[in-house]
Amino acid sequence: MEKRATIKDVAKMAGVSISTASLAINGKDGVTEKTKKLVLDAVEKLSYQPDSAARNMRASGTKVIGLLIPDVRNNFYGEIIEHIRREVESYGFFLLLGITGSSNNEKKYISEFISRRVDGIIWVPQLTYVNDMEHIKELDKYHIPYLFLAADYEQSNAPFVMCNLKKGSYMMTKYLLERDIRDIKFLVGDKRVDEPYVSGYRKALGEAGLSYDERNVYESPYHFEDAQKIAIEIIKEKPEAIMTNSDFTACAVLQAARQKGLSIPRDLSVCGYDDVIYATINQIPMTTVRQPIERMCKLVVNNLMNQLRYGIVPDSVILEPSLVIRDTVRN
Amino acid sequence: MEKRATIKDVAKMAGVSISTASLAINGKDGVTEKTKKLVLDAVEKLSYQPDSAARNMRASGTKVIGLLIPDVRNNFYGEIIEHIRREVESYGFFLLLGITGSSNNEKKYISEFISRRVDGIIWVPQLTYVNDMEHIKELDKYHIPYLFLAADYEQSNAPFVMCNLKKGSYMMTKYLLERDIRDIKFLVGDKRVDEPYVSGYRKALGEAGLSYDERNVYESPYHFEDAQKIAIEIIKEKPEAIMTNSDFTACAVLQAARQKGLSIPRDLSVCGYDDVIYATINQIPMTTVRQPIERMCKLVVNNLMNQLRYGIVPDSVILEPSLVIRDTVRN
DNA sequence: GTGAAAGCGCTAACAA
DNA sequence: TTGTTAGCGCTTTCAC
Repeated sequence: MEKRATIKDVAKMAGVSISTASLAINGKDGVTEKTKKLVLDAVEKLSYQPDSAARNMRASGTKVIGLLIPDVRNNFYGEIIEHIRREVESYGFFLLLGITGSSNNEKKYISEFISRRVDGIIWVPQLTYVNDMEHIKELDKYHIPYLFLAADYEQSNAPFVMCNLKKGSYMMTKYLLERDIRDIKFLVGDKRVDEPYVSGYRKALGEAGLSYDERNVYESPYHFEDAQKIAIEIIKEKPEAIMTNSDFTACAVLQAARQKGLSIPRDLSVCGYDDVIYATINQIPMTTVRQPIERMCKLVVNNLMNQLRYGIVPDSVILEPSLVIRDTVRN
Repeated sequence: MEKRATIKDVAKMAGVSISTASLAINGKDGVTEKTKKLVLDAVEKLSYQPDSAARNMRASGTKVIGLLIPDVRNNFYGEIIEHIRREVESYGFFLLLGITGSSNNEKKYISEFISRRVDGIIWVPQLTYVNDMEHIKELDKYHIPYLFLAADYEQSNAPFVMCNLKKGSYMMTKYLLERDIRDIKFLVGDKRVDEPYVSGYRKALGEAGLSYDERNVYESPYHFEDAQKIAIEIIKEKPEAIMTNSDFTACAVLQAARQKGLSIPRDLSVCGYDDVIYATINQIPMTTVRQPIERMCKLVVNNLMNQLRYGIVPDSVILEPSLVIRDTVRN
């Protein structure tokens, strides 16, 4: 297994000095076409690929953006990754992924990112209640530009780009009320973390002159089967509608409803949130709230790039959600 | 924005030489407890994080594994990523992701991986028919250990870990036949690429004394709406069952069936493939073929690590699929 | 036990 | 236009 070729080897084969080889390889001028060709031929022959680590040691930045994301298996995050990747690459940057997982790996990946000298970080926080936020302070020390996406940790002052979560559930609740659906249960992940969703629901109820009852808000951990069990409990109460704050959870509700022999939307209305693939591919296409994921992603990357290039500290942005009417709500 | 601390700064603050600082930081012996503490305190105070690029320049390897994967938004790949990540990290390696996308980005990411000096590559090929396979030769030149996962390119001799795809559809077809379901259509992505699936189907039909008719095999590009349109066409033929080679496609079939007012599984049996989340969360839990994704992932990583550590060239492995019986096939 | 110095692969400032 | 040289941050001999 011979050693990989270095610029030295290329220079030697081309019969030029290392710096001339470097110039030719990087397409800078000040090199004759002839020598340039000589060098590039050698590159070809030796299958030379520059060592980006060595290159970055001298350069100003690494042209790498780190993305902290909770879980690749969740389609909401999958879409984010894809959009961020495209956008970041359009700026000539490379995307480094830190999948923080359900446990608190955020700290670990932040260190990893710093070690790898990323130029900036986009941070999609975990939607669980975390109190150990030491790593935010850590990160702040390094003066690496970073933004939150889709959610934020209030312990940090970093700018964020997210959707108006409260408004989404407000709109959905209102939509149900307009259809004379009044007995609405709400299934969220965690009442503290998901307070914005709940407050939108509460607001719409209040405006309709209905009283808010905390017992109508249910919590379920992020596992399909758990969500389903709770859905079955809720169904026993015979509500007219069950709202959720994720399409995934809504799928669990729909399956539970089928198990109990309910016809959707005749016997029960169900609403998702996010408008990801789960809402689209379910056997009954799902009425849900759309977060403008693509726009959100373009914005964070743009903002981050502006900060990197011109030092402009980005503003936080709150984008508007919209309702997507499909077939799981009674008309 | 002050500069990031280097080992030099740490050494200076601790009042020791750079090399001593290095030893202390890396926990090597030959340093007094006292000086060690001095150094680590300085590390703490300066928020020092070693530059992994600089470190890797001297070291033997980068401890990075590159994973080439077609699409993060597809849950099948999402699961692979998660399992590979865990496994790779358990060996103390870092996972670098190359999302090759629907277009042919594989080449680009291979160059990227080589530039970043990954120690090994796990390659999940795109399931489209590609004939430009120059980059395989490219990759071979660098003598970087690599394996295919979940599928392989026949143009390469690299070892692979995959599931017996033919057997999966053979088992599924047989299962249907045993239930006296004989008029079975098969919806795949691409007949050439998906030939293994088709051949399993063909084999089961043959063994049952039924003739294979190519017109019963349909193709659909990888888009939900396209798949749905084709499903509607197939449904017009009033088959007893529609098999697919992905749970995602099966979802499209199920939705089309609902649109056409068919009751599942009474009027039509539908089968998925892969047993990913789509099969589980659909309103009607789906009968499907399971690929042992987790085992596959553990195996590739193990094999790759054995090659890196002991130079053992891995064997190719073909794992057994299994049937998962749920509710979309008539009993 | 500790420090000085070489060198990993590359770029850039300067000299020729 | 090309070559020489310094140095990026780190690890690792090899002296002391």
